[in-house]
Amino acid sequence: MPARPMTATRFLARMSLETEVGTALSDTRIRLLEEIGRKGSINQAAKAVPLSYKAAWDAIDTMNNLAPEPLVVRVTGGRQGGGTQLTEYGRRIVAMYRALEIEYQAALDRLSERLNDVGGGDIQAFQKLMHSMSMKTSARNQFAGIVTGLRDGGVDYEVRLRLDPRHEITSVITKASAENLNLQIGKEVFAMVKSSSVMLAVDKGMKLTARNQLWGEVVAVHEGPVNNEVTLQLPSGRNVTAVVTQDSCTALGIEVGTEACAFFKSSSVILAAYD
Amino acid sequence: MPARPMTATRFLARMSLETEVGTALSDTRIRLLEEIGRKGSINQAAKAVPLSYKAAWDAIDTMNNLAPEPLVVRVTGGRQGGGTQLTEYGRRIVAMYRALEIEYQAALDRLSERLNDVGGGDIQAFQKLMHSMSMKTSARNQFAGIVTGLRDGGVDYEVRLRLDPRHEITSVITKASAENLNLQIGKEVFAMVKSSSVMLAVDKGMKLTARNQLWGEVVAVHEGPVNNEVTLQLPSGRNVTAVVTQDSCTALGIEVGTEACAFFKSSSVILAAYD
DNA sequence: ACACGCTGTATTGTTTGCTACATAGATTTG
DNA sequence: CAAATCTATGTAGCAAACAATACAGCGTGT
Repeated sequence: MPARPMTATRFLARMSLETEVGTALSDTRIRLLEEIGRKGSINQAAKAVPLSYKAAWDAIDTMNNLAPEPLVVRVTGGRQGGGTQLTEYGRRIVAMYRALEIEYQAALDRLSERLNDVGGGDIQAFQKLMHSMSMKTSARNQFAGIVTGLRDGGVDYEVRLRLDPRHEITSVITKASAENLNLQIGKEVFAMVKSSSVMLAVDKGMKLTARNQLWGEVVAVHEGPVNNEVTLQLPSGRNVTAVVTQDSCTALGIEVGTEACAFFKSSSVILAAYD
Repeated sequence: MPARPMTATRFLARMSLETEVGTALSDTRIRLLEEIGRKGSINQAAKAVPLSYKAAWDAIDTMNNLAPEPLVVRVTGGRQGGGTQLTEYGRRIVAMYRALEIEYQAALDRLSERLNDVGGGDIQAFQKLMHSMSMKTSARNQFAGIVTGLRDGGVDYEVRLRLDPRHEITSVITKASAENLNLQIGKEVFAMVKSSSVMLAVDKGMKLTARNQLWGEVVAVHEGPVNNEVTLQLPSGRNVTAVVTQDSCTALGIEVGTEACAFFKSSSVILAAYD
């Protein structure tokens, strides 16, 4: 974790349009719509987002009911058992949302820029607070790495990252984010994983679909009422923290000294880069 | 529900500064800090926000731990049993957040203004969607009323609303919101209540602390696995929907035809106004 | 000495949003 | 007719966030 002088924190545009009661449009829902447009089925779109089919269907249904005209058309039965297509209207809404998002990010950028320019004493205190907060919260499961691969997957980018000669992880992020980060082969970035989305395994022979697997030795187990917090040390000295239920902890026989594998889906890897 | 021509929807500034993992500063937390500054105790501040003491304490604790220097100082014991005070640093952070919030709202206003100016076909479709969504989602437990009273309570405003000659409800909203809505005696506004925060009673003699009590007749009971959805019709013909547990439903003997009272806290009433 | 009103924890329950699983129904193609 | 593959729907269960409640400890004023 290099102690580089970090410049002003950038505000992230995590937009979501909310009504008085409940959320109407969020990034997840828009991504779901986009995937439907590409895949032609709720089922596959749900897998791509990722979401459970149920959640996806519910989201689609409420959106369809809320909107003045349907966003998607659904067909049951048929050659491939049916399918779902974006309507022209739906396509327009998605496009508008994305356009609005870009504008929103631009507005935020102007805002933070202004904050930097003015630079009074109080503002600096505020920035220092935000900075220290973001450092503290992201201090766990943060890996510095170098981009070694970049695959355009239509909407998503698959980013391959080398942490050290022995460890690589991959991250799948939206195209928009990728472009935003200005990713390039060789660029240094930070990868973060929430400890709750890290799973553990001990069986060396087991085949896992998860792309990211890091083997290490358990160096600490912090017991909670329901979940345990397990810290793994990788051969390189890096630490990985996972939060797993006590049950699976005992089932796997995890205790200090155990060899274990921390694995996580590439879609739960968050990337950050500082220019 | 008058079908008035509604002008462009304004984006609401619900700002919250989020780090990669978790929310650091949100409106609720800042309001908590403000209340602490005024009341001098976490306990009373929590009641004012409102929040449970636990939630408030947790929030304060994490903020204090995250920040480079404490935002509050806490004392146990003493004349009034102790207390909590904002530090100078904490006061500065609150002030900065509020200032930033104003800037943020301004940025959003510029954004929505631009959206209105450009006004291409797609943008109008988008606005129509958002409009219809906010209408549809707020269709339940929405009451049109006229402001009959307005009491400045320091940070909060207590708004008295007349629905019809026989029914009045009161709402407590933050000063900021009140000013945003440009409330005045005689102004027509909409009041909304989530059906999950509506409670039921049948005992006519019972004294309730809740300010808002609406008597009516049960016209529908929609049974769910755990909760029932009970719809009351007021004498004026208005409908109120409450979601209550099956247990309390049977305990109160609620079925179609029962006379019942729907009551809710004034802090769970949301107001909306269209200029 | 004692009461007061707060801090600091822990316990339990509720709500919300999701996942995972199960199953019925649709309809075209082979 | 059967197979394939999706939509459409329900149920169970989990995890996070929060509410409600209880209670021990504290120290100043009366």
